[in-house]
Amino acid sequence: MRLSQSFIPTMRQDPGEAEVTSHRLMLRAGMIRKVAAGIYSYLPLGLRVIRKIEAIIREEMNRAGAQELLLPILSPAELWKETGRWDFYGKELIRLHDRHERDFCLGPTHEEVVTDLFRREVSSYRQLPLTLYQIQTKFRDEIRPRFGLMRGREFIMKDAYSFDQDEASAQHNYQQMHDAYCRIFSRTGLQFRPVEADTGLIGGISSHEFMVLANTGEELIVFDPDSAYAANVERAEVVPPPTQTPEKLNPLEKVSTPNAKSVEDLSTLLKVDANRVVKTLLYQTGENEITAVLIRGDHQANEIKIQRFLGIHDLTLASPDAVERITNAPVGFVGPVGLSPVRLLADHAIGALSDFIVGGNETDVHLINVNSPRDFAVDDWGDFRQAQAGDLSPNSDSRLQTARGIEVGHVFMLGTKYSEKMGATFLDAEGQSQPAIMGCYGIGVSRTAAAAVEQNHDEKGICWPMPIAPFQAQILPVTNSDAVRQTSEKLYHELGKENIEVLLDDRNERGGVKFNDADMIGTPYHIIIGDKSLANNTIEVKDRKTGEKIHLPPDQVIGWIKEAVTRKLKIEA
RNA sequence: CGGGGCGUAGCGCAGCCCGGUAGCGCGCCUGCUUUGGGAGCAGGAUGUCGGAGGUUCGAAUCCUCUCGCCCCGACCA
Repeated sequence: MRLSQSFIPTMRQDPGEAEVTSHRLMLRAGMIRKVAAGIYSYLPLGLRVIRKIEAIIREEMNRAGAQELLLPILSPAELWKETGRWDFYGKELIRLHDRHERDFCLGPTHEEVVTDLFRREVSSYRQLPLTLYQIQTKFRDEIRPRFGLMRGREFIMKDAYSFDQDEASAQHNYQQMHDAYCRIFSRTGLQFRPVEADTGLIGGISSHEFMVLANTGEELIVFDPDSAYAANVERAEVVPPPTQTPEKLNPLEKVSTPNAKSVEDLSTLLKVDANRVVKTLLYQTGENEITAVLIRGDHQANEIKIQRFLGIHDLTLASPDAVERITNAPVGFVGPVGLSPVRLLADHAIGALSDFIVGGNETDVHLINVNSPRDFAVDDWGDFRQAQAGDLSPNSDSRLQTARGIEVGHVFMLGTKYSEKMGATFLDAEGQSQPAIMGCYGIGVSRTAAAAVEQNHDEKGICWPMPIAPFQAQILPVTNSDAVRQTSEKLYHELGKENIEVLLDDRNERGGVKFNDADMIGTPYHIIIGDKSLANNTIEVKDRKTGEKIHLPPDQVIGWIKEAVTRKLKIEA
């Protein structure tokens, strides 16, 4: 393609609206433009990247035995009411109604629609297993859309759904999808890691997330450097420490701790490590129900674990008013001793502590040398905290490390959650009606493009991995003599004939402008043609990522590029 | 939804405190020169100052309301 005739509006300056790398660079490279918060147009260059990612996904999904279809974006409320998600999905579901006042929503995911299709069309175990997928625009009215394509309200997703007749077959299918995902992300040239994950709103039994490792990632994962174990922190189990019962306990004491409201204040004031302090968090767990959770001072509460333990979906910290009502003290002085009317949960880590420090349920007072069960009774013990770096791995004797990641894919083992609610059954070999065992599998296509930029860029712009680069090579005539123009045109046509995706910068711009735009756009190979090198009968080829430049005789350029592109497509595959 | 910030030319911004001609840089258009890392000179076009209401002789500027956007926290591909 000729740059002079292309719609690739690059920007010289950083746009004010973008802070995050991928967002900034995709805007500057002329790949996307914002229409509204979390809603973007894909310009020709951006769309080429999306299409390449989609092509890799299609190949691998087809290879794994999945069949592509296309479900409607608009779906009727009735289906969502059947599974209860019309209410449960909340404000994230974009709702609208037609001229007859019938309720519809814009699909945020398609379990309902695909399960409805299944129950109408599939009736025998002979038709199983069945895996269907689509690549389509999805809508989620995110609480806070941000970072350009990273978290949009409208985004492109590949979603797949599997239906199996028994557990073993479903597990096999799940594993097949898991493996297909590994191949897909490897082929896109990304560094990623599958991790154990929570099932969230989709629900189900087990799940893995595919994380592209990047410092700007929104997710925190823990991993064991010496085994395959890796998990989202919100999911990662914490190995309970051995409980210790010291020989002698010190007597409980009240101490004055004016204004020491945080663990940090307290540990500074009393000159103790935060791990000797125990915080008592009060959560609103029902309309008139408060639950207290004890967490060690240097640990973070994991609200997802607490929710799962309590079997509730909604968990918020109790309001300051509620705290005062229960403890007669402001936030910051809550403690388990004498905290009668609420249910008390404690993280396992508390069991290994003795003579620790807690709030005194009295303004500016804490208690020291507190011990359980001597001084208070715990209703339930459990794993209620966030895993963190330095925790023991559940798989080996190693200590866990943390890394940031961008969630680009998620596979779920759903079980019969949807098939039972919607009556998606089949007749087994004995003629018995059985609910299909389902799995669902998503890939954020547009997010994957953004993640690729996060992982492949430098101060000058994007450095696309070959398999998803919008173009494979870019010709830069940097001076404007006839010889340069003719050589450029000739190369452009010949590379085209060899099926190399090549962009010719035939604009009447100075060399500097072309260099900068090419670096910004991130085409893997730049073919630089100027009078200087032509005089030596050479053409310069620059590797965008490494910055390496080689000088080739003009007649060797085509062969060299062809070989290099093929090799990079293969290596990164 | 809570907290912070911002809406002025296509983009990046100044002007606002202290009311009185709407400005700068880049880009865009024309011409000439230039052409290996964001060219020079000359000429030119471009704005309902986010919107509504109010105060005032007069509002980008002051007041009220509203809409939108970005960033930080609770959701997710």
